[in-house]
Amino acid sequence: MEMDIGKASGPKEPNPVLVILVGAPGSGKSTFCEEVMRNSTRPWVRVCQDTIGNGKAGTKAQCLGSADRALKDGKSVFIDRCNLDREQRSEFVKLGSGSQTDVHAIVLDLPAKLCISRSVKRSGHEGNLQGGKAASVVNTMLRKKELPKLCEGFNRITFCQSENDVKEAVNAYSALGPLDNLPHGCFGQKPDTKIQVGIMKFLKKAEVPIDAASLNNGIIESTSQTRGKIDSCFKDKEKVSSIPDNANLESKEVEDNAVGSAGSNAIQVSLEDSPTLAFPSISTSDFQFNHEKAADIIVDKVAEFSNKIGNGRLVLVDLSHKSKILSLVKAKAAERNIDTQKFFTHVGDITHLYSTGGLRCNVIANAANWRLKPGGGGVNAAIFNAAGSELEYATKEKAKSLSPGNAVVVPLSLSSPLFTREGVTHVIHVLGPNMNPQRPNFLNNDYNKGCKILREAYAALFEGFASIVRTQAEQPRVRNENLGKQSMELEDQSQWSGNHFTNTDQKTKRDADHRSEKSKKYKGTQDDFGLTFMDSRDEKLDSEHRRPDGSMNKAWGSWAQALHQLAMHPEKHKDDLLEISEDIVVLNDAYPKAQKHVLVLLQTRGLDCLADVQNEHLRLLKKMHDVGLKWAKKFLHENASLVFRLGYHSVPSMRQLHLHVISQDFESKHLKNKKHWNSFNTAFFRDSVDVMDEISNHGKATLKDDDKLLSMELRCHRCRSAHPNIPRLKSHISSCKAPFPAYLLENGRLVNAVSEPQNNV
DNA sequence: GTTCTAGAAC
DNA sequence: GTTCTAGAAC
Repeated sequence: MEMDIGKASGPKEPNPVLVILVGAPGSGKSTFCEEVMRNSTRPWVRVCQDTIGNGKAGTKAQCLGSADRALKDGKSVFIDRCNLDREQRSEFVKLGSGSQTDVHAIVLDLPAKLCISRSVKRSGHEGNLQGGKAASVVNTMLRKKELPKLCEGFNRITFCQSENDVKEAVNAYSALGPLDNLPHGCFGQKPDTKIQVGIMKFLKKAEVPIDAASLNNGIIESTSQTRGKIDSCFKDKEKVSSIPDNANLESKEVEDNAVGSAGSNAIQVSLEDSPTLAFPSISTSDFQFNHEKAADIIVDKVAEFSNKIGNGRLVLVDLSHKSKILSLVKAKAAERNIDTQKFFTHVGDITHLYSTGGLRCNVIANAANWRLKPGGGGVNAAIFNAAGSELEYATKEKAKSLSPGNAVVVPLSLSSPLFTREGVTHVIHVLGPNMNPQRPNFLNNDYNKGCKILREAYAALFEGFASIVRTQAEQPRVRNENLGKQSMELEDQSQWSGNHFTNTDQKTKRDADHRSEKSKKYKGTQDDFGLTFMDSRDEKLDSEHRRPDGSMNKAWGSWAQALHQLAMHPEKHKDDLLEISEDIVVLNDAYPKAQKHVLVLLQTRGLDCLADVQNEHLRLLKKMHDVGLKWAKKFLHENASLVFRLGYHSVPSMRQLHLHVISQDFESKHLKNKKHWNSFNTAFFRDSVDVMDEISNHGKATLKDDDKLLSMELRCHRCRSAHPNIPRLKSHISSCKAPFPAYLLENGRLVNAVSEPQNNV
C-alpha cells in the first residue's frame, strides 16, 4: 500500500522543529506543550528550565545541552521557559541554525490579568510562583518583554493573543506529522492601539483614543481575518487600502510613542523595517548549477556584502521546505557565524512574501533570462506575472538584455500589484551561469567559468541592493536640504523607510501619472545604480527630443503649452498680443508680477527654454533682447520712474523660449509666493545680456536651475534685507529706496530712464 | 503657470 | 483666531 511506503520512508528524513515558547508565567506554555505532545505523531522533547535539574530548577546551559541532544536525535523540541527577551532566546535560536531544523516561536501573549490569576491559582506547578508575588513577577516580566521577530532567526512566529488563538496553534502543531512543515512567516498578530494611532495619524484623523493597550511590535499579522480589517479600515478613509505596509507607514510614530513604555520594542520595530532583499538561488534550478558550489558562493557573497548594505537584510527564498539549496546555505551560514539578523532563509513564494508570510521585502531579485522577457517558468514567470505588465515596460526602459553575471535594477511602478500588495519597490533582474545544455550560454560544465560568473551575478545583485539602500538612506537628508529634483524621482520609485511612505502615498496617483515624464526629465543625470547594463534604451529615443549635450528635454504639462500654442498660431490670438514680427511676438504676461511685465516670445519651433539655445541662435537672442529693450523704453517713456530688467528663467514653467521684461517695482497682486519672488530675484533669473555673452563665448547658457534658489529666504532686491514672508517683503519693497546692488548696475542689466535719456524721443 | 486649501506659524 | 505657506490638483 502507498501509505505503508510513505511511512517506511518517513523516518529516514526526520524533520525536527525547534519551538521556542514565549510567554509570561501563567501564559500556558507548559499546557501548550503537553497538549501538543499528547496528540502529536512526531517525537517531541520538552525542555523546561524549571524541572531540568532532576525535577528542580536548572540552568540555561542545561537546557541548551538537552535541546541540542534532542535535535541531533531527530526529535522536535519545545523550549518551555519564558524567553521574553531577545537575548534569552538568541542562544536557543542558534541551536537550529546549523541544520535543516526550522526554528519557530509561539508567543503566548495573553492578557496579564489572566496570567496572574493562573499563576496565583496553581499550587503544584514547577515554576512555583504563588500568592501575591505572582502579580509583581508577571507585571515586571511583561514590562520587559520583547516580542520575537523573524530577523532573530525564526522561520515562523505564531502570535496567540486569546485562548482561541492558543487552541488553533495547539491544533496546528498537534497535526504536524514527522514529515510535515508549517509555512514560514509571522502569523496571528493583530494590530494594536499604537499601530492604529499611526494609521490614524497617517490618515490625518486626529481623534484617536490613545490608550495604553499592550504593546506589540511592528508586524501586522497576515491572516486573512485581520488583513481584511486593516484593509477595510483604509478603504473607509482613503484610497490607500491596497498598501499593506501600514505599520511601516508610521514606524517613526510607533517608535516615538513607544519611548518610555517600552523602548526596546521601538528598536525592534525599526529592525523589522530594514530594507530587505529577497532573492532566489541563482542558477541552481533550471540552469542546473551544482548546489554545493552555489551554496558556498552565496554564503561567501553574503558575508562579503553584509557590511556594505547598511541596515539592509538579505533573505534567500525558496518555495519548498525540502529545498536542498536552502538547507545547504543555512548550514554554511551558521558555520560561518553570519549574523542571522542580516541574512536568513525563508520558505515561501517570493511574490507573496508579505501577504502570506508577513515578511517585508522592499526588493526582490528575479532569476531572469537573458532577453529579460516574461514567461519561461519558475521565479521569472512568477515575478513578471505578479508585477503586472508594468514590470515588462519598466524593464525595457532599463535594458534590452542581460548577459550572465550581470544584474539590472528596475524600480516598480506604484500601481504594480507587487508594490501595492507586497510593498516591493524594486525588482533586480539577475542572470547567472547556465549548466543546462537546453538553455542559452551553456557552459558545458566549466565550473571555473561558472563559479566566476555566479560570483559576479551575486555581486551585481547585492551591489544593486546596496545602491538602493544607500539611496534610501540619503533620501531624508536630500529632502531636508531641499536639493529637490533628483530626490523626487527617487522618491516615487523607492518608498521604503518608514515615514517616507506617508508623503508618497498621498501623491501616488499623481506621481504615477507623471512618472514617464519624470523619468525622461531626469534621464541624463540619474544614477543607474552603477551596474552593468547591456543595452540602454537611450539609442531608441527620438533624437529630436535630445539636447546637444545628450540630456533629455523636459516634459511639459498641458498648462505649460499656452505660450507654445500662441507662438505657433499668433494670428489666432491677435487680441492678446502687443506686437507680431517675423520671429517674435510680444504680449503682456497674463499674471504680471510687476507694474509692467511683458514677454518677448520667440516663434521658432524647437526652442523651448534656455537649455535648448545654442550658438546658432545668438541672432534670435539679440533680436529678442532688442525687442524687449524697445518695449522697456516705451514704458519708460510713459513712466520714467520705472526700472526694467530683461532676462530668462533658468527653468521656465511655460514652453517656448520667452524673455521677461519686467519692471523692478514688483508691485502686483499676482506676486504671491516665494517662488514668484525668487524666480526674478535670484540667480535663477538669467539676465539677457549675460545669456548672450555666454552663448557667444561658450555656445551655451549657464543655467542656475537648483530648486534651492526658488525656496531661498526672501531678500529685498535693493538693500538685500531679509524678510519673513511675502506680505512683509512686499511691504518693504514698496518703500525701499536703496540703490540697486552694484552687480545689477553693471553691464546694462538694468534699464532705466537715466541710462537712455535722449534716445527715445 | 494658477487655484485651492490644510495645516503650520503666529 | 488669523495669516501665510506649501503641496495637490489642474
